Amino acid sequence: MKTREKIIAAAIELFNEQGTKAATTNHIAAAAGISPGNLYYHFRNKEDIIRAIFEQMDAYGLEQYQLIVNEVRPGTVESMERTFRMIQEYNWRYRFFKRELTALIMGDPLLRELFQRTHRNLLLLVRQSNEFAVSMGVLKPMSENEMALFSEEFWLLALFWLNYLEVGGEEVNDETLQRGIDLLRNTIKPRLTDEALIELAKRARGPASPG
Amino acid sequence: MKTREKIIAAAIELFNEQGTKAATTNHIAAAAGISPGNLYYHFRNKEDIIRAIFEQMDAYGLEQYQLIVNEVRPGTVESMERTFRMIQEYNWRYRFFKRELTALIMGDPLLRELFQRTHRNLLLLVRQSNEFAVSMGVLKPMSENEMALFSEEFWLLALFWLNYLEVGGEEVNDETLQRGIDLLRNTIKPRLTDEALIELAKRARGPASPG
DNA sequence: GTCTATAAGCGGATAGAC
DNA sequence: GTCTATCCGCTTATAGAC
Repeated sequence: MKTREKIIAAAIELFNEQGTKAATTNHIAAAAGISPGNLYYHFRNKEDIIRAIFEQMDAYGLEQYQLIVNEVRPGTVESMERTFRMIQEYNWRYRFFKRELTALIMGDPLLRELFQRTHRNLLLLVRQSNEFAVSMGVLKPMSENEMALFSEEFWLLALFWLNYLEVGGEEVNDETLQRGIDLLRNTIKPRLTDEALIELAKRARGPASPG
Repeated sequence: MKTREKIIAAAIELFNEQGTKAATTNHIAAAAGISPGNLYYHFRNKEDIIRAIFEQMDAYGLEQYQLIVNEVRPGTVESMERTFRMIQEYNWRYRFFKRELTALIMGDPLLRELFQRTHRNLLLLVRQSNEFAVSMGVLKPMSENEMALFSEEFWLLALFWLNYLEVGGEEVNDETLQRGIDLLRNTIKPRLTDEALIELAKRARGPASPG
């Protein structure tokens, strides 16, 4: 592992545990097993580290999304649930970032630009995915406006479910994650077509046979 | 205005503008028009100030909620929308708090206790309000589980709509606030009884006549 | 690339006069 | 209650040797 990567890995861990304020560059250097001076050879300052982490996040998220697209048929309920679950895992992995998001992007215009670009793209992706689900006969047709609101709701729930658990003092585990999915399902349900509902019921009884 | 109140007012403003990290006790004292030493006469430290702000928030929120209960009939769609709008106004007034919530309660166990108690109570309030709406024939009856999920969803949307706007780089104004309400409505709609839908349509045409 | 040493500055917090 | 003065400790960041 290269020094630069060691720094990033140590920083992610410390930021997640203590927040970006408490985790000083000295702490990060110590955790990475290098000297403070060396850290400054690789990064100009803390913000620079955070930006590097964001770039890693971004790439990781895209990669994970591709995995889903390759594995399950897009536009299905299963694909929506897998996406939701993936986003939670992603948010957990970089949980300091979402926790401190507003503060971070308030203090670093460059980071803000990067983040919001990704944010917009992902909302668009969610929406296209939903539109595809309509065309597949999984979701009932809806107006332009309804589609926009529904997509935004899905995206908001996915973004903040982890935060919601955290601020409520609930542990993040399989059970609470599943509740997020149940909540999502509860929202989607009235919008599913009859065929999709039947398919869903089948899947609930036992893992579906392929095809 | 008493010095203690001046400090709190200045702190809220600076925290909202710059975050709790950038706003040092020295800055707060300067903004309040007093000396740093004097600030420490009234508060033991920064955390102490934040806790005092939280207590003010709590009282303010309860007061605002009472106003709604007194003005509009509980268990109606209008009451839900008013509540949502109130929460947004509240979240905006103390926006630093929600922005940095997880970080703040991670660093101050006492504050965590205070916050989570309120958090739980409010979720309960939302749920009771929804149950009342069912008993009033506004919401369709639903299972225990569905009621829990639906209430949690309402509460999550109310909690995070402002954050959602902020991280997306959207201004907080009447239009974006209204979108939050539209989103909420979109979620509630399939759960409304036929009578409630008729009532809603009436209200949309013109402000309803009383009774 | 990596280290040690250290400068420079800031924020938190207290003492003591008024 | 309020001020001024000040101290301590820590963090960031750099310089210069290896």
